[in-house]
Amino acid sequence: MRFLLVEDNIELAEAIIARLSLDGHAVDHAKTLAAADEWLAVAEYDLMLLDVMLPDGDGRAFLRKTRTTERVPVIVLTARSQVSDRVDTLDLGADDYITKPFDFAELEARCRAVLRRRGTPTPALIPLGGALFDPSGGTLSHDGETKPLRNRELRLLEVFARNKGKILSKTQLLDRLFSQDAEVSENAIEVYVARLRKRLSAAGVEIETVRGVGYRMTWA
Amino acid sequence: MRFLLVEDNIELAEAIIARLSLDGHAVDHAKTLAAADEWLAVAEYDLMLLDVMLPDGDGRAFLRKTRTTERVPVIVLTARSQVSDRVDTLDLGADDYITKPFDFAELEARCRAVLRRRGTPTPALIPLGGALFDPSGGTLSHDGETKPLRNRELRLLEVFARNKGKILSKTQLLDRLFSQDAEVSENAIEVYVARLRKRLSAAGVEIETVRGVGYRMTWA
DNA sequence: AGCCCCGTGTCAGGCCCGTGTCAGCTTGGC
DNA sequence: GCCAAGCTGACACGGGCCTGACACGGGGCT
Repeated sequence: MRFLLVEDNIELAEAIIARLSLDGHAVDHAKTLAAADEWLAVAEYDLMLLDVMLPDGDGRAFLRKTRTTERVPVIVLTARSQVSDRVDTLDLGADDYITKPFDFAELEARCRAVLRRRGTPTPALIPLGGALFDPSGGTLSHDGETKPLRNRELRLLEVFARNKGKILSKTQLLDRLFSQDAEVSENAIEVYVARLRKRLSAAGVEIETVRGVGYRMTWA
Repeated sequence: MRFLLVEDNIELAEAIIARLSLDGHAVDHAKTLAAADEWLAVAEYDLMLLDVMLPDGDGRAFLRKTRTTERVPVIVLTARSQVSDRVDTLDLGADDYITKPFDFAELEARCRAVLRRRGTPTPALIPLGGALFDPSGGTLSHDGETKPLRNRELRLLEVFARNKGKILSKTQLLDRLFSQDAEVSENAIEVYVARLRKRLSAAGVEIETVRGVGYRMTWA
């Protein structure tokens, strides 16, 4: 999944990025609201993490504004001192909030929760041909065997599972799996598609390539 | 998608065209505002890339003018020195702007973003006679069978589907499928129409040829 | 620390499929 | 019947895609 982190504290930001990257997410980082605007203009995000105290303005106003044009889920990061009860934050359009300092595990959990709620309603287990895909557990079960997926394979499969039968271009897939400033070639996508195919073939799930356009996942 | 690039720097223009063509877009190139006017009168574009510094005038005035008559999404290309923040540019009616020199990947991303925001939301499924055409999936289903289409066939069918019952000349079709300077004979269109016909015949969809004029798609 | 191992992204080489052209044929208009 | 316009099977080319091998780096274990 692709995240936008809006946070001016460099240290905290880097820690968050490191942690979320471990989960295979792509994170872009904006230090100001202006920068956040730029990012939002260019890419599509699955989730935004927004600090409310920023050098160039109040995050709340920004939140209200973007809510009119974008439909990105938002988790607000607030300091404990800033009074902000749940109702207050949610009224502005946030999906959840978390008070600093927070535990990274908690942040991850809230991210997962919001994604589950706001994304295309995804059941915990997705039937894929003869197999069962568990996105939160990162496993694929088939014939009683449960095999773990690797990080990138997991994210890639999530994207495909969410877009049954749709053609996804390599560029789109790159956008979903990698952050903007990660200079990764499209060949990486080809490689990961190949690796995923090996795992899916037994289950009757296929990732067709549409030459010059992209890939499409289908199953019986 | 069909783009109009308004840019007097030949080298830059050619580089942009080369890059966007790789994404399967058709790009027409105008070196002056006058030329741009002519292109706009003749063809319909999905997106315009407009340099603001041109030999025969200021792009901003041009932008304001065209905005009254056209509804093409516009991305403005500016030199870094020319001050222009987002608000400024958006006030003129642009959908986005990018400062030169820019990264091609960024240009592509912005194009995609603008198209996503402004583009006509393609209906998920288009009924075509006894068949169902899924543009985003690139398939045609009929009698429970779902058959994939190839790149060019897909684009051609999209054009026909968007222009139900209209007669499309071979020149128009060439324009939609190929960029201007791609030297492709009209015979190519004949060939692709033939290939499409084979796939559509079972569904009762027909592409009539109107001798000396063009083609028209009809169905029961 | 040192070691190993696993996950990751790149690269080069080769395959093969989509693509556009051509030539010869058919069709339609006058 | 003649010519132009359109149809179509066959073909060659080029580049998009695949894949095995590799180098790199970070984590975890001893």
